[in-house]
Amino acid sequence: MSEPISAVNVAPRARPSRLRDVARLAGVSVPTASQALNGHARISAGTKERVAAAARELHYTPHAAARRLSRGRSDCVAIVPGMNMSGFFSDLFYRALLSGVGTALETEGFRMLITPAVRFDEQAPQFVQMARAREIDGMLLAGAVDVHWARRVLEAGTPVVLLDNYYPEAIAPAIVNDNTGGAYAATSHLAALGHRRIGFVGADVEYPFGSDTRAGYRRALRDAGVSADPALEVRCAIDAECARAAAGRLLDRAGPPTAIFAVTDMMALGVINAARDRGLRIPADLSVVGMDDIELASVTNPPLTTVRVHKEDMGREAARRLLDLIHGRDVDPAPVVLPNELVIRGTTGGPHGASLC
Amino acid sequence: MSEPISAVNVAPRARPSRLRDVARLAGVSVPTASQALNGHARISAGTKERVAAAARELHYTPHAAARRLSRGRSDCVAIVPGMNMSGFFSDLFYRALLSGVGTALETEGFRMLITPAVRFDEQAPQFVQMARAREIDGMLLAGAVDVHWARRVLEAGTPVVLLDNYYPEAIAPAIVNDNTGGAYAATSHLAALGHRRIGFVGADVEYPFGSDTRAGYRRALRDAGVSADPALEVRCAIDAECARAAAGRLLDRAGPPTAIFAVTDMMALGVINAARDRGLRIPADLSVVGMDDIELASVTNPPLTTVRVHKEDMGREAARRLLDLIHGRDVDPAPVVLPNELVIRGTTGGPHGASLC
DNA sequence: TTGTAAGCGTTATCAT
DNA sequence: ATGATAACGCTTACAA
Repeated sequence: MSEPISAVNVAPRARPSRLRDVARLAGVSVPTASQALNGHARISAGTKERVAAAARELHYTPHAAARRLSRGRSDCVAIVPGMNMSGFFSDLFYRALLSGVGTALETEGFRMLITPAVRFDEQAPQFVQMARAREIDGMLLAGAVDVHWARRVLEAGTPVVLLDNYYPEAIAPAIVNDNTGGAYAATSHLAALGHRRIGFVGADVEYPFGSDTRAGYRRALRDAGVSADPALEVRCAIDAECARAAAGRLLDRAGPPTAIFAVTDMMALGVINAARDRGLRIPADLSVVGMDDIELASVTNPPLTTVRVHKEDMGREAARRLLDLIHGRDVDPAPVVLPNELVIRGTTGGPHGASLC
Repeated sequence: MSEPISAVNVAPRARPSRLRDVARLAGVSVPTASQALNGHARISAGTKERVAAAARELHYTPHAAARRLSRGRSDCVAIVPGMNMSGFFSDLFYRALLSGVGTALETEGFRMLITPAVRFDEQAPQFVQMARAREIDGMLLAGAVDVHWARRVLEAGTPVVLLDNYYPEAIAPAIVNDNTGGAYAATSHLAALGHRRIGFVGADVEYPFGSDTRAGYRRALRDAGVSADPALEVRCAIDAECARAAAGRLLDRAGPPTAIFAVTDMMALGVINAARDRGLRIPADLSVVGMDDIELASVTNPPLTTVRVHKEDMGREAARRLLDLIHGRDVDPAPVVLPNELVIRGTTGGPHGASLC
């Protein structure tokens, strides 16, 4: 240890072995070694075994860039979380989507890259650059991603599938939950319980989710013969705290709602907190319905009545369609709308403080 | 819209433009275009401008794999979270490290990849494969990563720097907090307040962090003339819930401690919960000191007395040394030990229920 | 069944 | 200041 300064760099920086090293050791040509390792049929079993042994001995791993350049693909897919979610990893809804995506990709040997939709300066966002740089073979745009940038990705020749969103222009296949239907079911459930002043805590976002949920809510009111009162509708960011504030405004009105439908479970939790802030009991004084059925929903107290969204299915279906596109198979660009179902738990009851709980 | 089925794939899948397209449009040769875009000195200003304009017009982005192959580097660094942390992103300590790493890399135009240390089957873990595949130019191994695998990475010719860990073999530069000193300061503080039965909630891990913190704790006791009682030492996973249980065992003893040093803030929070479970007041009935000074520490009630670890600095220093290695500059392989300081807040007081609070 | 030749898109080295 | 040539490591098409 007399020369600690250079000890780290003195060791001749060993290079990883290349295919030619493997080929030489196995006594075959480079292309033969390549075919052997990639399991091509026309290589004899004996050769395959010799090459495999050589590769093992040398700890051979193909040079990723070389392979990508040569094959023209990366076996890698990017998933781009849109602007509507702040903490992608902490969001239970997106985490569930992700798990569906991951399992589907895994079975086909694809890797997954998470790329935020952030944008520096005047540049195109990173995910567009990645498409142009051919770093990935396909993209999953999840949530609120501007159609303009989706176009740029497509122009770069990279297949795109939308997840939890769709564009009216139908420029790419899309997988969405039946948000209109879910909102309809949730609201109808409240109306069926006898509620007449049903509040709506919606999402203040630009993409279809915002309008679809409101459409479902309104249609349910109309079908139930309840006159819609615009004053009972509020909208805010998709976030528990914002929903708490928004619901507070609703509850502080002269004629407050006896029930509220919030378009996500996290927002429903915010609504419940707003009610608790005011000493209201759930569901005796206020019924609440959410949407998503995240893991949290069933363990709250009381457990949340909500709309079960098949998140893993959404992720899986989206990934499958993307793989189809990547492999050159045709895919219907019309949005695929996945059904959902109402799950009645403990936060809903009749308007007069009676049932459940 | 009479043929929705094939609409997506019918559009000729445009290819992103290559350098030769740019060169042709600018009326120069391919190598010239390359040099112009990469800012080589010997290209005339006029040519540079023409090439830049052409590139802009064609939305040119270099093919990532081609560039990597040609340049022999990826401008990309992997950070590998060791086995000691479950949720990497939710861990406030590692998040802070990460931010330091990120800013240091960013200024040098490097990208950062997070690769879990998981291992499938009999294979080498993914991060070793990535080194062999030359997907990255260097690696930051954070926390408990087995030295065996670090060796494999080095053998692949990939520079390594250890973060929040070091190997006795000193095979790679390392950046660590002065865990021994921090534990010493924390324990000494408690002794100075008059405590004589000082508990230790340590980390049940294989790497030096576990033994270093205990060494500091013991030395502080000895220097303060307090006889060490092995029964006051417990160890468990680095986790609030585990610490809560472990501390519970300490508090349920016949002669319970009047103060406890926990080796991380999250564990200290667990200790506080254990005390609260038993109706003890902090710090009147039990003093608690943590270590790390995560954001959470200052906002608890009462605010946590802890050892401030310079997490961003650690990340930054580690990244810098890795960049040095990557650029062929020598780096001292001896561990760099960053100092820390005790931050006295509200969870510590004298042993008789008096001071503070 | 295997070896030879060519090419993927970029950058570096050498002429000019 | 710029253009031709070779190289990076691998895969695919073609020849043997």
